[in-house]
Amino acid sequence: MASSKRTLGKTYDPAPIEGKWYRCWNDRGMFRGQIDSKKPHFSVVIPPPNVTGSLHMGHALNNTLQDISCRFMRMCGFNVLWLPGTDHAGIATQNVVEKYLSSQGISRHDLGRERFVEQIWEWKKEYGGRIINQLKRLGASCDWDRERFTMDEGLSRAVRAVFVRLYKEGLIYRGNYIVNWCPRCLTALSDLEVEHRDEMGVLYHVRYPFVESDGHIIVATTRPETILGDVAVAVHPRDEKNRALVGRKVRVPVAGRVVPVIEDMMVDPGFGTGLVKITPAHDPNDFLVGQRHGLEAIQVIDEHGAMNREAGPLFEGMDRIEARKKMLFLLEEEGLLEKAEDHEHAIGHCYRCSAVIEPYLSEQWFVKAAPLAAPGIEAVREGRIRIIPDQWVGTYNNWMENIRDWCISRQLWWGHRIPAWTCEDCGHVTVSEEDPDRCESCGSTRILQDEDVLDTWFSSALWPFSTLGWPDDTQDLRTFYPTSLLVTGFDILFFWVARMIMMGLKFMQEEPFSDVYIHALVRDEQGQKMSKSKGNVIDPLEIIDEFGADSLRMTLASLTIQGRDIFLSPERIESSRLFMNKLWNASKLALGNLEGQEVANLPGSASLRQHDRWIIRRVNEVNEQVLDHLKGYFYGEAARTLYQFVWNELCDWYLEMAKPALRGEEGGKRQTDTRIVLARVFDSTIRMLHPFIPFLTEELWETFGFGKGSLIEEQGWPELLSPETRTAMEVFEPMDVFQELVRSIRNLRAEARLHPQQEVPEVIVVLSDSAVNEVGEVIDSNSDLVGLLCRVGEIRFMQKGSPRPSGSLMSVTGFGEVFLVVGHILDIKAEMARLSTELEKARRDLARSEKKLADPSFLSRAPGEIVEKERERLTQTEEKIKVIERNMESLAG
RNA sequence: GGGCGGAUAGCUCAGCGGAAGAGCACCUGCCUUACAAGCAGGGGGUCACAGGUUCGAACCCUGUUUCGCCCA
Repeated sequence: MASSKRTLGKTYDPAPIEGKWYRCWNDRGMFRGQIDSKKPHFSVVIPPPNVTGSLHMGHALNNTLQDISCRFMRMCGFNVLWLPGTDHAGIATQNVVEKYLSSQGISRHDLGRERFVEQIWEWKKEYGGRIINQLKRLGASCDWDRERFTMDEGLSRAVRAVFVRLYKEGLIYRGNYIVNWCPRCLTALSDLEVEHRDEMGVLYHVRYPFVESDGHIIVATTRPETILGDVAVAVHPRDEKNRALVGRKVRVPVAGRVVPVIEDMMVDPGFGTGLVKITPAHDPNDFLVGQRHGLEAIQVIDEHGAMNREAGPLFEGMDRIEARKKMLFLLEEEGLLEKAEDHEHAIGHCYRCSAVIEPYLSEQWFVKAAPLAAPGIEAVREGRIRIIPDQWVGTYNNWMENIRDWCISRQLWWGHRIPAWTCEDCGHVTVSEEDPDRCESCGSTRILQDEDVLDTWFSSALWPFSTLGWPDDTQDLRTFYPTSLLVTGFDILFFWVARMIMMGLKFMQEEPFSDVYIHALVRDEQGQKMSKSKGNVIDPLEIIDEFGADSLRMTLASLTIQGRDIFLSPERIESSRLFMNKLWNASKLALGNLEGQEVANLPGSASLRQHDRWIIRRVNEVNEQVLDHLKGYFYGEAARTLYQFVWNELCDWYLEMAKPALRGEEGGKRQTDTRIVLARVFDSTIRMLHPFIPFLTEELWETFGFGKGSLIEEQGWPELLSPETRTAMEVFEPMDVFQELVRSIRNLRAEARLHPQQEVPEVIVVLSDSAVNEVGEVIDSNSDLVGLLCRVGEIRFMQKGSPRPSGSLMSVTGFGEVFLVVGHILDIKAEMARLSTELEKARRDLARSEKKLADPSFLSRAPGEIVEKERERLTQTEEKIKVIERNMESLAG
């Protein structure tokens, strides 16, 4: 391999490279976490995507960032484990398979529970690996030997162990409560799974007649169909206007039920008339009022969202929407509808299917959350868990401090079935890790397991330790728990992160991770959330096919700014692709000139030219910056630093300046020395880019032969220069003078409309008084390169005060005057106009400096160095003005 | 109702106390043996508004307007 001629194709084509290297890394065991390593560990658990899912931009961002950190830490000498897996996504998966079955005319009830669950497992085997393969396309360096699924045998044992212990400690209980019910999915949901959206509704003012006398009160409601379940009307105890009504009896319209007027703190006296109907079975607040006052909860809507028998013969069997219309019709008919007004209010929707959520009274299982949350709040406050960026700490605290009990039972078939068995004889509930064969209380064998399964997030909450083997005491667990970093989106801060913290602290007595990096949402270029219905989705796999995974990764990394959403557009990805191509071509140039030069010790500084020392210093500075950025999770800064270095410094300046030496025009020694510098620069640059764009860098690295057959991550992160070398590579005002000279000449050429190919015989430099000796030396010793970059024949110095070179354009720089001798083609009028514009600007600058320096409080209060800087500026501007004026005079004369 | 974040070039965003930056877009000139997927040059901004702190504010503070999220 090393002996064959190393070349790169004409253009960069990602497709063949990416597959090849991914297999190679995996086969070489690069991704494997070691259990007997002496290196410090760095472990990350993947936020498990839904097994039904396919890779979207959110995943792409999430996993790109994790991969950058993992590859970076591997290169820094850590024993890295990035543990992958998927979650069983109860509702989503069940919906998918149900939909598939119904396309064949089968319902899950036709199959029965056992057969249906088997079907899902079949489906999972067939399609469940899709997202895993997509992660591989992205380049994710996960330890695939350790891939887990939330319904694996081991993880299921963890779920049971946790459930049983929480139950025994009284932290899990079962009870009849109002829960969020999805009438489409036919299951309870937790508070978090309800999406509130403000919608325009109608507030109906309804008359409730007094029973003992004439007259009526007016009650406002947005849900007239629930009137059928009313058991009271309530007022606020301090509502002076309505208090007198307490104790009166009113008749519930249509239902005819006689109910009392009660008082309760819950009532908002400012809402409607200050009188609120109480329907304990169909409203969470009313449920609490009902409990406080010992009211009956009359259920009139069933689990399908239809009116039941209790609603009466007029309504029974009717959908709740139909029932509302019917109710309004009847109210109108009886003259009980006072008025109806438009009213905006929040409506809960199922986060899975968007159906309107129904508050529903039913028996469910709950986790008592407050005792678990308290240590979680502590852990963050004490800094044992760091949330990055810290703007999320407030959100986290706020939620944790006001946490409500977590409804964990779901009326689904797919998931971890609740390990609770009720005895048909004595009614005792046996909760056990092993399936019991008899009631633990009376010994009866007539026991029935609870039909419900657990919320998927219940098992996800255990992910950082259940995936490592808990409840067994495993090597993995001892080596990799607590994990080091969790990377996730803020949308699951409560769903997942907070709950992992609670469970980790409870069952491992140690926080599950020390750093949580919260990244943004990926939106489209208008800032809209990407969604299929809006049609603004950018599919990461299409992007990978078209531009390559590296381009996508580089784009996402560069656009990542802590605390800000990412607006992604095809143009941004295009510009990353151009960067890949730029790097490819720069490498092609280097490769063509290295002649097999390996990475070697740098030559002594004496044999290096200014630009050589400069680029070596710059690589080192970039290295320091990228290290800082990556350690602080500033992914965007790190990526942008590298991008700009490669394009604007390495390519735009250094490579151009190195060409003559590489061609041998500066002699054999210079050629060799330059090759050594070039090899070093490309070696370091490619390594630093590797976490961001692993495929391309590995390909280049191999082609260069820097690793002699080893992989980049085996070689590690490039070392920083020793202090001695750094001193030796010192350069005078790093390239500033040189670059300013080149830019000023190029600018003058453009002003004079010279053809790029046309050589200018002469440039004359007049150094200003303030210019130190080094300036002259830098220009003198680099005049060949100035000539090369600006197509100039010769650079001459002239004493200050010499007559203006005839036929020349002039530019004032920080170090003096630059004359471009263009001879007869000089357009005097245009040159005069240009100079006078510059003069005006200089005079404005002068005025500003003078004003500042005339201010006594500036002189006395501002730091000395600032004042000094301003004085220098003033002197320079004065000199500049003189120079321009003198030139204009000589031009005119 | 409570909280968080944003408002800087036409667009997307950096900068967060010492003279306004990048990428894309735009204009001009170039196929210069790494790259036209490129190179060189250029135009373009009362840093949302109003106050305040400061010698000095895009940056710190207080309001206002406005957009977007989260929670109730």
